[in-house]
Order: sequence, then structure tokens, then C-alpha cells
Amino acid sequence: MNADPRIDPADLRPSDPAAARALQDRLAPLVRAEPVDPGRVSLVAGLDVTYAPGDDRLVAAAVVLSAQTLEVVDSAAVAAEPRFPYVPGLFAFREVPPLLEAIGRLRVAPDVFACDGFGLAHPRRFGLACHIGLLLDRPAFGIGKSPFVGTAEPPAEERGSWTPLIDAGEVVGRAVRTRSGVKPVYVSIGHRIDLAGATELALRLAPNYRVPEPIRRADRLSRDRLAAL
DNA sequence: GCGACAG
DNA sequence: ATCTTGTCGC
Repeated sequence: MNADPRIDPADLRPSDPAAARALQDRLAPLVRAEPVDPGRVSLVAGLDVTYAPGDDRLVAAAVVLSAQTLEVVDSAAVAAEPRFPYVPGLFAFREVPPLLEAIGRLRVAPDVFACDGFGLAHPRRFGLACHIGLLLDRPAFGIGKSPFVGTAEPPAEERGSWTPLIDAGEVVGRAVRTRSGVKPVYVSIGHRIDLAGATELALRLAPNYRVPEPIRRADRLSRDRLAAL
């Protein structure tokens, strides 16, 4: 589960925001961009977490789809309690522990992880998708529904168009139009994938809706499971 | 100093 | 994130 010896498991549960930020600063340099051929991706896991009103409970879900057919081939959901407050930029410390638990219950090994949130498009260039990708040593990217850091020109109205998301002079992601005439999603790499591959994959995974299917499925599963508690 | 701030 | 229905438009 922790494939990188440079990551001390004890650090994965920082006791306070300052320690969490320091950990992100330390791990950010380990992120690598690698070319990935979307056509050769077989299984994609979508990750999402739903919170109960009042913030006392959550359900983390991982749903694996065939990248080819978009059929669900496996899924897992776990109920838990938040162990870290919501702090913009430290989102991962809240969601990663239960997500890893859900991922650990999968019976298949996903090729790529699609995360609800950001990767490099983050104040310290180490968002949720980077945490997931680095900890699992697998390709991972993030899909955000609203911009977090950086600015992007509005992409052309037709599905498939995109513009660079730029923060402090560097390209940290893309605003991608997954549906014509609908507001874009924000794609950024997490680890072991590149922006072009993440963009094409996001588009392939979102043929009919704005949000890529794996994440939509994970959202639905976590929501349904929470409602059933 | 002030506002903004993934889910 | 969540509290919340119907409604307009493709």
C-alpha cells in the first residue's frame, strides 16, 4: 500500500496543519509526469467521498470501470469518521485514509486512479491526486469541478476543447470542456501520467456527462451508502 | 491587512 | 461537502 520507502507511514497522519503542509512540501518533488497511452488503459478507478451533514460521518468509495466499455467491474465503500479537519489545501489528509481503505478492498488492480479534486493544481503542487498516486505508486490524476489555484481562459464551447490552467506562471492543469456548452472541469496530473494523457482519458471517461464516469459512480456509491447508514 | 479557499 | 423543487433547454 505504501510503495515508497521515503514515505514514513507515521507521517501520513500529521497532527496539525503545519505538519501536513511540511509533509506536502517534502513529497511534492517526488511527483513524476510520465506519458500514458489512454488507449492502453484497461481499468480506471474513480474515487470520491460523501459527508454526512454535521461532518460526523463519511463514506469513501472506489469504483472500477472498464475504460473501454465504461462498465463497472468492481467497487468498494467504507464508512468512517473524519480524522482531519477540512482545510483548503490539506484536503487529502481528510480523504486519503478512508479512500486507501476502500481501494484496499478492491479485488482488481486499477491501472489509473481518477480522483475528485486536484493534483499539481495545488498551492504546494501536491493535491489529493498526488497523494494517491505517490502512495500507491500508480498513475493518478485529479478532476476538479471548480478552480482552486490558477486561472484559465474559457475553452471553446464544443466538447473536447481545453485551455491551460496557469498558476504563478506555470501550467498546472487544464480547463477541459467535457460537454458542449457546459462549464469545464479542471484536470491536473497526480503522478505517473502526463497532462495530455490525463486530458484524453478524462474525455474518454466522460462521453455523456460533465464529470467522468468513474467519479460519478464513486459519488453515487458513497452517497447511497451514506444514506443507508 | 483582507479576501479567497479542492470537498 | 450539505440544507433543497421545480423548471427551462437541448
